[in-house]
Parts: sequence; C-alpha cells; structure tokens
Amino acid sequence: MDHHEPLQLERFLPYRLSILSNTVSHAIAREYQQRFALSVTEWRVMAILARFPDSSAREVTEHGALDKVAVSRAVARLVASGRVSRATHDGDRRRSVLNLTPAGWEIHDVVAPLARQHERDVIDKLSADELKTLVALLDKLSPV
Amino acid sequence: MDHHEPLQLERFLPYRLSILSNTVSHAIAREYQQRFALSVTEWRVMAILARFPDSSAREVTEHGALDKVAVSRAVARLVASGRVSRATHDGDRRRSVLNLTPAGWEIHDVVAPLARQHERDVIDKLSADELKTLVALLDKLSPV
DNA sequence: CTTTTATAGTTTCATATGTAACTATTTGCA
DNA sequence: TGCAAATAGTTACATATGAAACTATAAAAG
Repeated sequence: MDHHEPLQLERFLPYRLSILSNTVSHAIAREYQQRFALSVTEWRVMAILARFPDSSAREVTEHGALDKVAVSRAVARLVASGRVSRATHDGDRRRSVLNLTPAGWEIHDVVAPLARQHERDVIDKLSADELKTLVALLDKLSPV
Repeated sequence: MDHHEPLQLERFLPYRLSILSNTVSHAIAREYQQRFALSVTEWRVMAILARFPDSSAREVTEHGALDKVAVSRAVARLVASGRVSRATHDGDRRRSVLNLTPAGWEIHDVVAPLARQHERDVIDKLSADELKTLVALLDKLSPV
C-alpha cells in the first residue's frame, strides 16, 4: 500500500524562491562580510536607513520584514561600531531615531554599488521586458 | 557634499526575493514546526528523500542547495527520531544511503499537502499564464 | 486623575547555523 | 604496491537567531 506524493521540488515555488534568494544574497554577502565585518542583517538595516532616514527600529523591521529582536541587536552593534546614530524621538521617548553616521555612509557607498552590480549580474539573464514582467509578478505575490 | 545613492529597496530584486521567500517559507514552517518538532532543514531533507530515495548526504545537499553540515545534523536528528534510515553504500563505505522510514513517510504525508496548500495560496494570486511566465523566468535566473 | 492596555525596545535562554578542523575511506598516479 | 590528493561525513567552536519574558513609556478607559 504505497501511495505517497512527494513534492515536485524542482517545480515547487517556495523551494525555488528560497534557493534563488539564498544564492543571490549569499553572493552579495561574501563581498562585504569580512571586508567590513558586517552581518547580513546589519547591512540590511544600513540599506534601509539609507533609504528611509530617521526610521525607528520598528519602522526598520517593517521595511525589511525583519525580526524586531534581530533589528535590536543589529542596531546595537552598528551603534557600537559608530556606523549608526541613535537618538530619542521628540514626543515619544520609547521610540528611537536612527541614522547612518558619516562612517556608516562611507561603508554604504562602497557596498551599495557592489549589491547593485550583483543584482545586475542576475538580471542580465533577462531582457528588459522580462524583468518588467518579473517585477510585476513579484508585486502581485507580495504579502504587502 | 551629500551625494549618496541608497538602493531603491522596493525595486531591488534580491531584497524582494528574500522577503517573499522568507514570508512564504515561514508561513509553511509554522504549521509543522511545533506539531512535529521538525526544523525547516529537517523538513527539507525529508522532502528531498521523498523525491529522491536512496540519496547520500551529499546528494541531499546538492538537491537542496543546503550546507553539508546542516544536512549532517538534520540527518542525525532524523535518524535519532526514527524518521530516516541510514545504511552504508555498497562499494563505498564513506557514503550513506538515506531513506524515509514508515514513520517518516507518515509525517511526510501530512506535511506535503500542507506545503502544497500554502503554495496554492500564493499561486492563486496569479493566473495560469502568469504562473507559467513566473516559473519560466525563475528558470532563467536559476544558478543551476 | 489613575488604572488598564498597548507599544517600543531589550535581555535571556535555548537552539540553529557556518567555518574550519578533523576522521575515515577511496581514488589517482608514480 | 604505496603514498598523495580527493571525497563523505562529523565534530568543535564561535556566532546568529527566535520565542518569551521583561522594562519603560505612552495611549485609552473608567
């Protein structure tokens, strides 16, 4: 009585996405991990603060779909290493106001182009139209 | 002299992929994590063994783009909990021959449909044509 | 007001993970 | 043969991560 139905992994979407995403993120991470002693989460927080200055920790978690504990820890390390400044929000003393410091921007300005180059390596496998289509499809799938 | 170029995260592909992938995988994992005391890696190994019986540990790492240490540990736990059997390969005593046990198949036959349902929840946001297109685009992007 | 409830963020603890070093076995080749 | 190099897998260590409990502050309700 053998009647199992294994997942067709090679066509299983969550699995495909996971492999692709990990491969790409990992490739980018290799470039900055040792060079700047920067974890993936730390870099992600920096990228979010570059794009959305004056964010609170919670806003960072929302922008990045990150865990709040992970953000708390990454921010602590980034503040300790002088890459991010932390102030208290006027009018709500629970909230933090986070920004890249000049040292943080310096790193950002090196890593961001590396990340862009890696993205380019990936998307160069697609035509302009295909890329447009892919982004549109991802928009449709996005939980947000 | 302020001339920084933050990544447009909301359009940055690696970032989009990572968020989507994490969100989907996490949603699936919630269902089996506590219920079967099964980690994500363990489930992934089980799914691979269901699809590719008699795999060695190395073959599992290749099919799943997983780390060999992660696989070694997951297999150890799965063998300990009686969900996977491990034999030695005839003719190469370094290699293991891994398979789901009946207990492993029982869990597989519960979790696989859950995973499929979650995939469906995601995919249902797309038309049949759109899904076809997405899979084709992912094929193009895939490192393998 | 002042008490309850919600929110921002941190800390603690147990577990997961990655890198590098290690063991065992096999293969290649002098 | 027999020894160097490669391969399968494990172990050890340091670090990362997630869930739950905790602190501090703010908002809402009575």
